[in-house]
Amino acid sequence: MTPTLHDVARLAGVSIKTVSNVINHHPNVRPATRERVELAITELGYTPNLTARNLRSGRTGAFALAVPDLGLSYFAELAATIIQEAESRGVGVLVEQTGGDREREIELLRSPRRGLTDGLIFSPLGMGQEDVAHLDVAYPLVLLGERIFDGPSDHVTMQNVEAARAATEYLLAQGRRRIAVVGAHAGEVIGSAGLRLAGYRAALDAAGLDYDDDLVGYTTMWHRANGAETMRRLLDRGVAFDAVFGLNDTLALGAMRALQESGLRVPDDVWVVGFDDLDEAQYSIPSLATIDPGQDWIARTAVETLLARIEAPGERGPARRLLADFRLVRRESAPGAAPRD
Amino acid sequence: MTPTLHDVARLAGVSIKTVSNVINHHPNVRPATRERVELAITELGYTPNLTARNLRSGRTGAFALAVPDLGLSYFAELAATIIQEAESRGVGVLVEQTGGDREREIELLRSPRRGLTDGLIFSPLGMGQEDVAHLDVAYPLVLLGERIFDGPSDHVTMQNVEAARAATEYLLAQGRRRIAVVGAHAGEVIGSAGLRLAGYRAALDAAGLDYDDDLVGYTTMWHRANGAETMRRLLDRGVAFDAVFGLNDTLALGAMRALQESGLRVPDDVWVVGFDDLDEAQYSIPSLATIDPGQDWIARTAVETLLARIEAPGERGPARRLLADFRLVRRESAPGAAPRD
DNA sequence: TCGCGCCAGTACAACGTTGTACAGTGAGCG
DNA sequence: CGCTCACTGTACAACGTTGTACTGGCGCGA
Repeated sequence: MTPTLHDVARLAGVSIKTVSNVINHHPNVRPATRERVELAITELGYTPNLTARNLRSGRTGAFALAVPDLGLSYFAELAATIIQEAESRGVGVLVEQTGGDREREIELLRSPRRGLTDGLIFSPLGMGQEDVAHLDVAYPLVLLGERIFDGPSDHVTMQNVEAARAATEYLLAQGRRRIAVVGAHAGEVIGSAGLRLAGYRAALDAAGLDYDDDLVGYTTMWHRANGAETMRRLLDRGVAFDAVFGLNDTLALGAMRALQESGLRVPDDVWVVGFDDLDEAQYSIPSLATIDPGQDWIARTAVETLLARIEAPGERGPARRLLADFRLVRRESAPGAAPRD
Repeated sequence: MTPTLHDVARLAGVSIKTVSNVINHHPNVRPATRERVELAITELGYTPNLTARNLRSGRTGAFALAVPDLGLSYFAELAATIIQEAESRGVGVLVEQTGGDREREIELLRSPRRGLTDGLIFSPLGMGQEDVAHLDVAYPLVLLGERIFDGPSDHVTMQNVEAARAATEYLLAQGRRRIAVVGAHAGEVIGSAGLRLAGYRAALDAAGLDYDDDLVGYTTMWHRANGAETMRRLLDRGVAFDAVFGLNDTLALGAMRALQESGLRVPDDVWVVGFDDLDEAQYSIPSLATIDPGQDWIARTAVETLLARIEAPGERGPARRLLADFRLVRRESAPGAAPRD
C-alpha cells in the first residue's frame, strides 16, 4: 500500500539506512546520492510511518489534555490556547472529556490510551484531595485547577483566594455593602468554589463586615442555567443585596439573566462581577466585569512544563508549583473607578 | 523501565505469545496458565505498549478533528459532541486548529501527523471549491461545513439555504418587513455566509419583496466583536429595519449588544434571529431565537461515517452526502407564534 | 609506498507486539 | 496398541523505523 523505506531504497538503489539518513538529515551522504534518494521519495510520495518511528524512539510527539467538557467556555478557551501553544512546538494534542466525573477521571489516568501520548495535562473536577495518590503515575503529568494540591506532579494554577478577594474588595471600595455570591459549593474548602468563597470572606473580614450565609447561593454545576436558577432562588428568598459576585463568568451571566427577568437592572440596581474573563464577558449586555485569572499564561506554562518533563525523562526533580498573575477587568456591570494600586 | 510481554512471560514461565493470547482473550489457554499469567501481569503492572500494537495492526485507535478555533463556541460545542461520541466507541480524538487559514488547512491534510491517527474529520474555513483536489487523500476523511461540495470524500452538512429561508420566512410571517442581515461575506456564493444569504433572498423573493443591499452588513470573521461592529455600521448608515438575521449566533449576540448600546430594544423595536443554537443563546438577554442546525446529529453521523470507513479499508465506495434536519427555535428575541407546519 | 583516518554506505539488531506455522501431549477410538 | 485429532503452547517472522557496528575505498602524510 503506502510506500516504505524499503520501496524508496529499492528505487534509489541504496540501503534503507541511507534513505533514513537522508530523511533525518544525517551527515555522510554524498550530494548525488541524496538527490537520487530525494527524487525517489517524491516519486513514490513517501511519508515516514510515524507509528514505527514512535516505536523506535519511544516518543509519540503528542500529549493528552483532559478537561471536564469543551462545552464549558472556560475549558474550550483553555484547550484552544493549549493546542495552539503545542502546535507552535510541533506537538499534537489528544483531547479527553471527563464530564467532571471522579470515576472517569481516575480511570483516565490509568487508561491504556495514555500510551498513545507522551504525557498529560489534566484538569480534574470530580477528584479531590483524597485522590492525590492517583496522580502518582509513570508518565509526565501537569495538573491544572484547584481540586488537588501538593500532589506528586507539577501544578499550574491561579490565585483564586487573592483574586476573589480583589474582586470583592473592589465592590466594597465602590460602596457596595451587601454582596451576594452565586455558585458556592456547600462544605467545599478547596476547589475553585471553596477558594473563591474564602477570598470573598477574607475581603468582608478585612472590611469589618459580617459574613451572611443568606447572601450565598449554592449550586453544583457551573453552567449558565445554574447561575440563573441560583439567582432566582436568592431573589425568592427576599434578602436584599446591591452586588453579586459570580464565582465564574457563566454563573454571573446566568445570574444577570435572572436579575433582568425579575426587573432588577444591572448596574443601576445591582452590580455584578464574574471570574474567568471569557470572550463572551466583553459582549454581554451589559458587559461583565470580571477577573482575568491569567489563563493564557497558565496554558503556555502548562505546555512548557510538560514538554520539559517529556524531554528530560529520568530526572524526576521536585514537583513545581506555578501561579498565574490575575487582573481585575472593570466593565459596565460594575462600573467603578480603578482601584488604587 | 515499563514491563513488556517478555517480562511477564519470564515471570509466568511461559512464552510471550501465550501472554499475548491471555491479554487478547484468545482461546486455547488452560485456566491454570491463564491465572498464572494474569497474576504476573498484575504483579508487574503490565500495560500493553500501544505504539507497538499499532505498528502491528496498522491502526491507532484515534482520529483527528480539524476545526478553525475552539475559541469559537460553535466549534467548541461541535468538538465536545464529537469527542464524546468517539469516546463512547473507545476511540481518541486529536484536535487540530487551523485558524481558518487556507494554507494551514492544506498543509494539515498532508501533515505527517496524520500518521498518528486513522482518519480525519475536517471542517475547513479557508479552503474553497477550487481546493477540492486537495481532499483526495489516502486516509479516511469526513468533510464538514459548506466550503467545498462534491469532493471525493464523505460530507456531512446542514441545510443552510433551507434553514436560513425558514428563519427569514418566520420573521416575514410575523409581519417584519425590513430584515437586516449581519455577517455576509462579499461575493461569496457557497460557504455558510453565501448559502444563508441565499436562503434569506429566497424567502424575500417568495414573499414578493425586493432585496436591498443596504440592509446587508458585511464582515469577514464571525466573532462577537464583528457582529457588534457590523451592526454599528448598519445603524450609522441610517437605514430603517425592524428585524435582524444574524448569520450565526455569535454575530446575532454581538448585534444585539450594539442595538442595545444605540438605545434600540430587542424585541420591542427590532427582532433578532441567529443561527446555530449555541448553549449561550438560551441565556442571553433577551434569549436568542435561532436555528438549530442539527449539530448533534452531524457530530454523531460524522463519527459513525468515519469509523465505518476506517473499519472497511479498501472498499472506497461512493462518497456519501449526509444532510442534517434543522429546526427553528423561537425565543424572546423574536417572540412570534409557531409557524404553521 | 605504506598505513592511518575519514568518508560513504551497508548489514543487522532492536523497539514490543501479533499472526503463522508448527510441536508436544494426551484422550478417544477402532 | 496405534493412530488421529484436539488442545496448549512455542518459535519465528514481521510491522517500519533508527542506532550500532562494520566495510570498503580514497586521500594524505610520513
